Amino acid sequence: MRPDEYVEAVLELVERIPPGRVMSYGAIADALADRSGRASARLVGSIMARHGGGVPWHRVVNSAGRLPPGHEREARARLLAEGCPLRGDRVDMPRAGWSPEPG
DNA sequence: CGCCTGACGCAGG
DNA sequence: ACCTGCGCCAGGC
Repeated sequence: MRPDEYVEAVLELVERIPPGRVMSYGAIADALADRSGRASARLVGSIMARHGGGVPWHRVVNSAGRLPPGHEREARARLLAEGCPLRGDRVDMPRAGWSPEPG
């Protein structure tokens, strides 16, 4: 899988995250590990930073439920509007965490 | 090549 | 709950 294909795979997966649910960078890397052979939360993070503009980027947070740096306000507002469970300024990961149906 | 950087993650203190 | 140190992979210089 080429680098740009990996980017597409990440964006496609992010688009599949249901409203009100979230995935962490690590979870995304992990979910794609099977198909891509590589798994790196950092890589997913940089991909979201550079190409996340066209997808529901607010549904991607870090494993602690922290919102994307520089976009906390926007992300929080959108998540709130979707009914995403929040604990203060972070997402309640146990309740909001989502994973694609394996298959 | 080596070195620094980055929307990360985990173990320790 | 917050800060630190280290591992991680890829990109820019």
